[in-house]
Amino acid sequence: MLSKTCEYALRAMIYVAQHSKSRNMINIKEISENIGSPELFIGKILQGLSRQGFLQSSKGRYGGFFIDEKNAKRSLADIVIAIDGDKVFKGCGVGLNYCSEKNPCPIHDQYKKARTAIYGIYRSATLEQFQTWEESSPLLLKRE
Amino acid sequence: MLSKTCEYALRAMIYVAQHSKSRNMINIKEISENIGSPELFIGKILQGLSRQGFLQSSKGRYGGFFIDEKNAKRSLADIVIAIDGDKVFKGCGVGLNYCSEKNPCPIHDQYKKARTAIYGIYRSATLEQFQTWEESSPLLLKRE
DNA sequence: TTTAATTAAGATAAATTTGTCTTAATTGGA
DNA sequence: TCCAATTAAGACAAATTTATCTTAATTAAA
Repeated sequence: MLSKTCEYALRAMIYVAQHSKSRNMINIKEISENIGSPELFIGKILQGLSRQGFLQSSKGRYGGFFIDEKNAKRSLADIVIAIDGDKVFKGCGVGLNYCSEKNPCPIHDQYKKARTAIYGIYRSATLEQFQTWEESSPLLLKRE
Repeated sequence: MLSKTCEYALRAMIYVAQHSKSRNMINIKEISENIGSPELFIGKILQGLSRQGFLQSSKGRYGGFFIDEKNAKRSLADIVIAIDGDKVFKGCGVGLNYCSEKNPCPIHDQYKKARTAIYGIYRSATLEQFQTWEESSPLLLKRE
């Protein structure tokens, strides 16, 4: 489905959003411990997203990552597309490049409908939403 | 979504099913040319599926692969699971291992519904179906 | 029976994804 | 001002997926 990198990214972004409300920068050690990822790897991933404007970062003592109110309005779909591209939301069910309305594969119509539903779920899930959601279920994002 | 290997497998199985009606064994050269895959790679993939009983194979002159009526009743979902496992049909939308009814991730309910719909599409698409479908649109499976 | 055509199988290689290391740059506080 | 803590960046390494090579076994036909 999503790449591992993308799953890490989603969980990290949710974690950072959840903790950007009242506090200062969140560092990669804390993030990686809470989402169950390699520390330096999630650093790399967030650096990339930061370059693309998905979150703030600052170096030095008490540095780390932060998501402001504006960025918290972004959806999970934006993050998925930034990392994995839109193939997961647009691709064909049997992997055909040319598959389209004009030239549909055998499961095109049904598949497109389901795929669009998936896209809708990620599009309507904003980081903001998770900020309130967190209050009832802390420590959710660790993988196991 | 699906691995490349799995996409090749689906297209190859559909192709072989379509051509197993009236003719003899179909060889990997023909298959790879028609689905747009590396010849030896699709050989490997079909060998694996053949070991698992998804299709017949025979060596030697005029050898190749063949899908009989019984195997043609299998669904695309069976093939996907044989190759990629069921993660694509069962996995969590943000990649959490523990995610479940009791311990749902934030998008669990909606995501599960959409994922189940996808599963249904692959489950209800049998190889058999493609045999008649092919008559109207030949040469469909080549990737581009 | 010999030969050509084919899959089987295991080893190898290439490409991609995932993860780590090292050094540099930056920041805040003592 | 100096130090400790942090991200930035690029090189490197490991793991996984995708693809190829080589040899063997099998089969049908000439």
